[in-house]
Amino acid sequence: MEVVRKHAFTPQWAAQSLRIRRTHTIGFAVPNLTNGFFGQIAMTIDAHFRQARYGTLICFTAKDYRGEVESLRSLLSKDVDGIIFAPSGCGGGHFQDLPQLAEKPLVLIDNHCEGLDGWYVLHDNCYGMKLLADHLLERGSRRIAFVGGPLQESSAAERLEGYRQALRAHGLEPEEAMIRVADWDQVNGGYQATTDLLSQQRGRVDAVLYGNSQLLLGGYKAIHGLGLRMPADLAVAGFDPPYVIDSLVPRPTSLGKVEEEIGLTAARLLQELIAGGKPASGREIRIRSDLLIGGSS
Amino acid sequence: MEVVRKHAFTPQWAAQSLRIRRTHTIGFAVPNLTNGFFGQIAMTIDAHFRQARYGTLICFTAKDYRGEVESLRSLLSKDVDGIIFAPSGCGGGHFQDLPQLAEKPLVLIDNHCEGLDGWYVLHDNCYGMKLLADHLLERGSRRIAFVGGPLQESSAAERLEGYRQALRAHGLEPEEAMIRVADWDQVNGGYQATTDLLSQQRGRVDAVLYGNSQLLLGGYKAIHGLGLRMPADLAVAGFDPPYVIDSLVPRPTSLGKVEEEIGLTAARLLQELIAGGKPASGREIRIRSDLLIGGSS
DNA sequence: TTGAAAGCGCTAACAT
DNA sequence: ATGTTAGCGCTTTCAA
Repeated sequence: MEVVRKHAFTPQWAAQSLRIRRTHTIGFAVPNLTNGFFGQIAMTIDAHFRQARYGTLICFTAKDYRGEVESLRSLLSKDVDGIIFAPSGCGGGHFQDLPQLAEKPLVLIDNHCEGLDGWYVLHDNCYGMKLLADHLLERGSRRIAFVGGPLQESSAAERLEGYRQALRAHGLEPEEAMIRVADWDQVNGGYQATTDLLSQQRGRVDAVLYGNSQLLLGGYKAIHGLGLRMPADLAVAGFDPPYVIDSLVPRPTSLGKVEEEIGLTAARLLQELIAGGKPASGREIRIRSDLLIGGSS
Repeated sequence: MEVVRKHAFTPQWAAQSLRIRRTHTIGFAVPNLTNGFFGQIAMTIDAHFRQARYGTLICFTAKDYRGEVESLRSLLSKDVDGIIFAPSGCGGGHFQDLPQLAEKPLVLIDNHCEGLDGWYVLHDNCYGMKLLADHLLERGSRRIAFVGGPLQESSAAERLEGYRQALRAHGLEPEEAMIRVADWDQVNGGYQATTDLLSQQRGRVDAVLYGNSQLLLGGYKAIHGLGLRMPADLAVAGFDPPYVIDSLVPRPTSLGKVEEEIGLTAARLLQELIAGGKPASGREIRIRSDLLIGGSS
């Protein structure tokens, strides 16, 4: 033991893995790290697993089903002990090509994935969007438009559903003409959708709800461009808080951050699965966040 | 071979690593992934190494020297074949505790690291800041203030140096009172520094140069809050482009993106080092980007 | 309590 | 061209 300490001996990891049949590595498959959302989650996951001397192998899915299968295959080929996967709702049923996946501890986050069973950690999208819509309704908005993400992503579909439920609960019938679907990974999607919406429905809109922070940022640009004032001419709220929330004028109303909670919950769940435990929670855990009212509404 | 294909056989990675003494894994040690900058770099690196069937082990350094040493130790203990490390300029000389590091292919990015020799891929900070300062000077600004990051980060120090050189080249002597150093990882640093600067130097400042995009975002908030108009009252430019550049009003003047180029250059360099080659480039590669003039100046 | 040995799955060197 | 075997560094079992 003295000699061990003296020479700073560390077990060789490949040999150890081979013997104990554990690589002490988890895989994190994620569509992108450009906007900080998954980055924060990655940091939380890594921080959690580091304590258990696990490494985090990161892998980008390129946001198409081919890329997702390829990423998972790549993680499996590296014999990770478990996987956290953020699917992008693009086509399901193609995961049967990965028979090893069925036996691997698997936690999915952010979106549902058709034909892939595992444990889920998801935002409570419907609840959150209802919170936002209720807030707009309570402040007096009646003609609320919605700009959301592509409906094949379950998170986008659930957010739209929350919007619809909130309107109906207030005796309003959601109108298709007030709903826009856009590419919610880029600011430009929100810009286009907002410009389009406000030109078609000129004067008929008194508030806009955005499905995520990218869309809201695009919306801000469009609204500023049209010379409209928030919240006087138009009340605005978005689902998740932009990381630049502090420098936007006016500060947008949104929900609170959930990255840490999603990351930590997923990491703990995966660790329990790897240890062979039976998690007490259901197969699906929903994370809720509360309303942060800003100057935009 | 038919049987191999039929059963979709994949060599077991731990056994293979043990035998060939290569893990086919590289490590990426990075201070954070919250703002997309390192996220983009990570994606580029992973995309490059994926072709060579290498996995990317990611590791967060927590931005203090203790955390950095700990992260590198953790990567070394996993026997990665090479490391890409983004140091944060916090204290040097503590890396002697890691004797294995000396023999490991190592590429450093973004900042210099005292007492750690490896190959560097860095932004040409001095050149870039000169480009920005020259632009402001040419448009007629004479009282240009500078809000930058902590000087222990070489990138921050070099940017400040570029600012000074540009002023001197135009016959102006940089004044200490016009220079602020702030925590450039958070928007609030730029907000505080700008507020402070503009209240102390009221009327004496006609332009502000920001050391990075976080600082610039904070500056925007402060400038909007004071009711100043860009560029009429104050011309503004920042070093790197905020990822929300498209939704800021006015669009900020900044340099172009370098994430892909830094990531790809570092990845190629590391791959060559791992292969045992002698890179043709020098020990230090500088990436330049050009000026993107926006409405803020 | 301490020591010896088998074997995890693979690759490379060697023998046929 | 094909088949056989030693051994990578570790853990675990079994023996002294």
